[in-house]
This record gives sequence, C-alpha cells and structure tokens, in this order.
Amino acid sequence: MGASRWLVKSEPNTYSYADLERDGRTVWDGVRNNAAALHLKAMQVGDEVLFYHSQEGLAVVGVARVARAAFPDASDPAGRFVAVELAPVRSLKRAVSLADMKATPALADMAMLRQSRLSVSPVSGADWTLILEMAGS
DNA sequence: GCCAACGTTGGC
DNA sequence: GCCAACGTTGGC
Repeated sequence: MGASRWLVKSEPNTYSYADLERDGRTVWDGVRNNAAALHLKAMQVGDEVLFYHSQEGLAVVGVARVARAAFPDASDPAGRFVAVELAPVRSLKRAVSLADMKATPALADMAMLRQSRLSVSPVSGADWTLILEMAGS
C-alpha cells in the first residue's frame, strides 16, 4: 500500500508555508476536531501533505511531508488529541486557489470542499495529481 | 439520550 | 462584518 495524501489548513497570519520552510520542521498540534484528529492518527511518516492557506490567500501553496507520526498533543491537557510533525517539501510554482478548485468539477468530491471547516482532510491520488498539474509543477 | 443554545471556523 | 456549517455543551 502506497503513502496516503492529505491536506492541512493554516492561517498564514498564524503559521504560513514560508514559516514551515524557515523552521524546517514543525509540530502540527492544536487540532481539536475529532474528524481531523482521526486523519492525523492515520498519517504515516513520508505521507505527503498539501499546505493550504485559510482566511488569507485561500489557496494551496506548498507540499509538506509527515516527518513524525501521531503522538499525544502536549497542548491538550485532557490528552485526547494528537499531533504530528511536518516538514516542507517544496512550494508550488503557482498557488492553486480555492476558487479554481471549486471551479474544477473533478474535484467536487474533495473532503475539504465538501466540509469546509475540516482542518485536516484526505486527498485522493487522482485529486493530488490534478492539483499539482494545476500548480504547473 | 435528545435537542436547543452556543461557540468556532472559514468563506464571502 | 456577516452568515452558514457544524461541533460541543448542558438542561431536561
């Protein structure tokens, strides 16, 4: 079985893809949604992740990879949620905007489009390939 | 266990 | 700034 693909959202004001490139690696914690947490738990080291800017930018801007699989989120006092670690892979040649994704019928079933508030979601192999094509990379 | 009220996220 | 979606909380 091959690696899985994912998408994570981040507000660039809080943590942008450029911040990830600067840091080289970061703990992806603070997720407090059960559906998103299930996806975090399913991540394996080496899985690739689309990095999406929410609130500002509204576009997929880069690719990251899972550098460490799920472990207890130290910022969750109740100990219910998990974190992973992400590392940058590359920024996209062209950002792929939410508007462009919405305008692409083949992407209509993407989890992040169907459930807009989900901060961590799976991406199918076909959707992954298409989005990278849209990014011109 | 149901459901109304409330809080948060995120697009517009 | 507003509102829709949706998750969580708390009274019953």
